[in-house]
Amino acid sequence: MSLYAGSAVAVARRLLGAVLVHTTEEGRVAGRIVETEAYLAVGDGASHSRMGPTDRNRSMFLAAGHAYVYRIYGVHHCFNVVTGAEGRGEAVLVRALEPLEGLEVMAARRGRARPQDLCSGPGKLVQALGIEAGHDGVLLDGALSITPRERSPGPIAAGPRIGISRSLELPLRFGVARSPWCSR
DNA sequence: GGAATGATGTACT
DNA sequence: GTACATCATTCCG
Repeated sequence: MSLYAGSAVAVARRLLGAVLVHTTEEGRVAGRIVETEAYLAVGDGASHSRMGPTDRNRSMFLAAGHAYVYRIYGVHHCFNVVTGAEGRGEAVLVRALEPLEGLEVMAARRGRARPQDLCSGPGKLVQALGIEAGHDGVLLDGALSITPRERSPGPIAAGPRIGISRSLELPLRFGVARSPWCSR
């Protein structure tokens, strides 16, 4: 079973415990994924793909395993992993990481030293890992990649997604239960 | 064409 | 807990 195969929900759960790695001139930084959200192709009023492909969301319709990076609130960026069949329009938002490698580089990028402030939110982890708008649409098999988990992350908690105003009733947010590294 | 909003984070009260 | 940065996209007229 590929890391990205199956529904966005399946991938959102499977990515918990996997390790997101980014290697740059500044060094290698890595973190364990502890919180994700699924965004569906149909029946999901909060998904960027709900209007079909546009200039902004086109990479969400690429094949599974590509990155979808977009700017939010005109300020921050968020990082997603495309899932499902090419052209479908499903993705998983990575919301929080447990910092594992390159903590000093992360802290320098973030301007904050406390480990729990490094990657505890979608905008934060993007900044800590050095992910930029240019990563939108890249395949996650190069400098930016994800290593599948080797063992179970433990109990998984599910609940409503954060920061949206539509489809709040869908329990599409997943996290490692009681992890101190989640966004909330 | 114009107004409202948004998958957020930070600073300030 | 509330205010605000900041801008592309979305929604309405």
